[in-house]
Amino acid sequence: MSTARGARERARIEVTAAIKDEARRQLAAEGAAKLSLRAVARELGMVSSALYRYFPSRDDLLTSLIIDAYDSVGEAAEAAHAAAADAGPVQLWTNVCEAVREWALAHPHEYALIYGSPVPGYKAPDTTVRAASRIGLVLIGIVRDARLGPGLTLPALPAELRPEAERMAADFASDLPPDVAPALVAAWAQLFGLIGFELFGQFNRVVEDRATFFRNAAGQLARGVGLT
Amino acid sequence: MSTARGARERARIEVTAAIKDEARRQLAAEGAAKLSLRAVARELGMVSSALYRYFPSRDDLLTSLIIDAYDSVGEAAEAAHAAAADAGPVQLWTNVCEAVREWALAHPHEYALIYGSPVPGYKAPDTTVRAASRIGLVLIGIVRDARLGPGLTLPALPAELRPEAERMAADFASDLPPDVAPALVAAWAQLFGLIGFELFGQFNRVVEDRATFFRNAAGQLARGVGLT
DNA sequence: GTCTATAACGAGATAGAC
DNA sequence: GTCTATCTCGTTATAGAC
Repeated sequence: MSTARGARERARIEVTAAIKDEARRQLAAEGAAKLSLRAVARELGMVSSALYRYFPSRDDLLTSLIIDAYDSVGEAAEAAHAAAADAGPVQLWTNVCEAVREWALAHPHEYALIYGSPVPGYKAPDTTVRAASRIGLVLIGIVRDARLGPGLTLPALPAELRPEAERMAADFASDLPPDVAPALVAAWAQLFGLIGFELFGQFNRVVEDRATFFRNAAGQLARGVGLT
Repeated sequence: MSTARGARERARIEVTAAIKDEARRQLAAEGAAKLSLRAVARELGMVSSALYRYFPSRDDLLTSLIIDAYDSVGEAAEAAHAAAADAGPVQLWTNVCEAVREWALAHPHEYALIYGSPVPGYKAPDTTVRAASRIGLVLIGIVRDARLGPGLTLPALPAELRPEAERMAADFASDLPPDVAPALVAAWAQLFGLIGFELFGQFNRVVEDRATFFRNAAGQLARGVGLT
């Protein structure tokens, strides 16, 4: 019985993976808005009602794809961080940014799913939050570790921003001085401005040598949060 | 005869506007991927084939909406620039950024149309380029004008970026020193990272006082391109 | 010339009976 | 789980009103 259950478990995992693979294929072809459980089922030679044994709704399938995408790019960022742990803070930051960019170039449709326009009618549940915050945590970690070293130099925080900065630090960067929190959040958002513009075509006729351009922009972002 | 022609012209303009208004309504409700000529026609009490007198295809209607959106946000940026022509460069830059953000908050679906995920199967024609570049031209203008005043201070341009910087300056910022071109393009992209993250929900649980946060981040961008 | 309406095509989605 | 009848879609051809 336990072997039978093991086999069943394995089959379930395999079918779940096949469903997600096919759904990702459709994501690439038609976009998230047109993702349809029926079409996925048809392509897999299943009947649509059978899919509901694996995902209770289209939105749950979408949520699963979103979490997978966040985890995938988050892992890429963490791996880049781990691989260069002995580099200087600016180099470390730049490497992580480049890893995110490379993941995005390799997975444009999954990037669009998580960082592009919201899917009409879909509301992301709280279960996506943890995976979504992995990249931010890597960036926070770089600044935290750097602070133990040469120390940070930042422009003075305007008074109007101090309450928000302190709330940010208390909420998700308690081991960082409040002064750096807004700059860090801004750099995090700006990083995805650079990547999104390249991926979505805004850099056509504007940026040619995109790898070089991006590396330098990422280095500027690092300096903007006080890294040296 | 000329009055008859005038009346026809007027009617044509009115119907064209009604089609675009209804299309924008559908954009908000269902997303660009599901924009349907038939649904637009139905809602207007027309027959779908009649729409082809106004737009030769669904993609042409989309293109028209895209150009309108770029022009709308571009005008907002130009108006903000004109309204504060006597302010300092950083203030000017910040005002323009805030105008773009406010346009985006007021027109989230049109923002998603032009700066969000590409519409599957749609390829933007060259006719969108001019409208799309209006904001960039405003930002270039601010830096150009500031240079006549107090002068720019920028970190040295790395050697690897010099060829790209010179190509950029030659292509679309011929009245600017090449050193500033990459920083300006990066700031332009980063601006939309800030706006997109706020609009698409990435700032949920992260940034609370978004207006203050944005104003300060925009000011940092201004300093990043050498404005003082 | 300018417009709208009818009808149809081929492709795809969908709901429900079985 | 299967099948069918009925929807949707973009697009085109055609005919007729103004």
